[in-house]
Amino acid sequence: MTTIRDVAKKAGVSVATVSRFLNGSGYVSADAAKAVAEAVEELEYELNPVARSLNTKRSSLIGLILPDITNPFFPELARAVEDVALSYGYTVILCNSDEDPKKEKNYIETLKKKYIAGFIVTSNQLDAPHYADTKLPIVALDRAINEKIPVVASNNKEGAVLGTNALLERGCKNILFLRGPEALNPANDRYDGFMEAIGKSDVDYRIVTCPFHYADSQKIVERELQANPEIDGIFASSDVSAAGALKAAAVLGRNVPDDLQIVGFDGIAMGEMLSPGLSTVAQDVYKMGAIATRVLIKRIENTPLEESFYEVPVKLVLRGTTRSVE
Amino acid sequence: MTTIRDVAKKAGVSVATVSRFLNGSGYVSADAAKAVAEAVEELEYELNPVARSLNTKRSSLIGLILPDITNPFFPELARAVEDVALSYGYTVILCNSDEDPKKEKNYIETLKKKYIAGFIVTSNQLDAPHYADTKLPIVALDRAINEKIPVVASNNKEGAVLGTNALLERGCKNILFLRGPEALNPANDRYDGFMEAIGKSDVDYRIVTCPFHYADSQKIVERELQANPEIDGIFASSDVSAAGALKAAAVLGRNVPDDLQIVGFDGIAMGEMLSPGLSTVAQDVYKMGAIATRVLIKRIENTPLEESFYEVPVKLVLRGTTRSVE
DNA sequence: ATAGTATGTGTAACCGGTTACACATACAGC
DNA sequence: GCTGTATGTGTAACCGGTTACACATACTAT
Repeated sequence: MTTIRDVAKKAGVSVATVSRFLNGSGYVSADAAKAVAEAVEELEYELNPVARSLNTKRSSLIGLILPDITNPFFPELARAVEDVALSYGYTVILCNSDEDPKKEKNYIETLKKKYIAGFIVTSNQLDAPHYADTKLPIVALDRAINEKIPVVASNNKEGAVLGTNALLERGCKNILFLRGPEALNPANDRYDGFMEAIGKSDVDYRIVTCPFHYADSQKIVERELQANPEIDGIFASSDVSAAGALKAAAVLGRNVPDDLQIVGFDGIAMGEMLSPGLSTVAQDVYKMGAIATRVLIKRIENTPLEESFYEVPVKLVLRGTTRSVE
Repeated sequence: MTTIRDVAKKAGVSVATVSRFLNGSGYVSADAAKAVAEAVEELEYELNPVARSLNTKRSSLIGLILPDITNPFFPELARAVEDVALSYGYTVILCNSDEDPKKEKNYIETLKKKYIAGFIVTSNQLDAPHYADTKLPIVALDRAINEKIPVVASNNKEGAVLGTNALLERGCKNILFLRGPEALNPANDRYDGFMEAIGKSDVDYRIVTCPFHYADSQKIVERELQANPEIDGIFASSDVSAAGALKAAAVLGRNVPDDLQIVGFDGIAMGEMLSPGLSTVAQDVYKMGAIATRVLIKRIENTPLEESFYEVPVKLVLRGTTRSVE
């Protein structure tokens, strides 16, 4: 393996000059730069990142902490993070936390020892001390931590208004809102949006809390639809719940979208594959991941940040679970 | 930060003894071991993995190279790899290759510089020189490389026999087989299985090549169903294609499973959420990932391997796109 | 002429581990 | 007693970079 000393010898300069040239730091004369560049070229020298890390206590690793990559929301996010990270020369370490503070803490400790450059985090434990105390750059996704940590999130409230209005405009008179877990910020924002939009109308509605889980959602919606047959619209706080609702409707023989219209939230790929295709408030998950990564890299590289809150717009995607508006 | 020298001083021994104790290498007397253990405890010493890597040219990083984490097959795989890696003290680096040999090569080069311990790879480029030449431990998933590289794969052929027989037993008389891309080993194994099973029957069949892509599959199946209305069973080489087929059936008003039965292949989570639920030949993706990771770690740690080919059984999962057998 | 600043370079210590090698001791077998 | 082997330990070089600091020169301002 070629080392910086080999390059220095070949170029007839000292290792310090080579290092300065390589890092663009300090003074290097044009002559020296040329000699070093040639030596690097000829010897096909490549810098050893491990040796560099040992000194600088920095690396080009980024930790991506998320609850579970298996959750359909996250693969696209991970993809975006990885794409952007790669383009800036960073490498992504995947960490499934299961929302377990112990696992999160453990990852942070382990990766700190590897001199990780920063973290992108999706978690509800974000106020936990292991984040607050970390000196490392962190960017939060979807859920706010504290003022010092930048956040990238969808415009959940506006999205919920959009979704609710879509049902109202299409003639729904009795809407069931599947509210997400109250521990989740985005779920609460969606709830706020629903309340705002429904408050401006005069239609009846019901609210039921419902985990982001397919089978549970199906069960809950079956129960609700049987107990309240007058329901003619469902707005779900997640596509997975909406898929459960759609299944419940199918099981009960309710005709979607003629008797019952459904709108989900998230915009996961699966929505397209359902029959009928799921109308939904789509988040631009890729964009969220991409922005979060760019923001993180700016923090890592000490580029000043313009903002500390990045809101990504959502988009109403209408498919088969809603009628066309008259 | 506490270093090995601090520990040595506190324990009244040399750094060499501490290092030997920490690594369980060489001779360390009971007295010395006790003193070092106590010093480590008191100082809360933690070994610096970067410094270690620089010497040993090894790390506890594992590279997971896959085409695209967004493809529904891979998140569960990644999850399994991560879980097992974590339990053995390894960290997973996520690499989306898009099946692009350049990207793959680039990842391998980059990660080699970081002294990565080994790779788990899903790729069709596996015979490419950047794999063959790599001295590092590699385990291939789903697709064979060369004899030196262990492979973990589903029993695709048997799975296809299982899936085909499921349709035959349920009275299908005219089966459409959606064959996967011919460049893919697993797709070809599934084709072989289909041919074997169908050959033992006397029913009619058609074969059409079909990418693992939802919308394309839908289009192809719509065309086929219109041209060949006698088709009463579809066996798809992937669940995504099966989902497209199901959509096509819905669009054409074909009743599933009464007029038309569908069986997919893969067992991705989405299958459950479709209406009717998708019958499929499910791969145990988690298990594949877990085995691959254990095999890789054995190779990394030079534990001898019993085998070089690990076949994971598949399972027929019957849901709503097939009838109950009379 | 003189001080002060910008430019340019090299030496050597340092990051925090691992390990080759030298050396010491204990005990076995002959 | 002597040789050989197993056990135990420390010194110092090494992994491959970064960087503080000392030193040298050129140029500007006074």
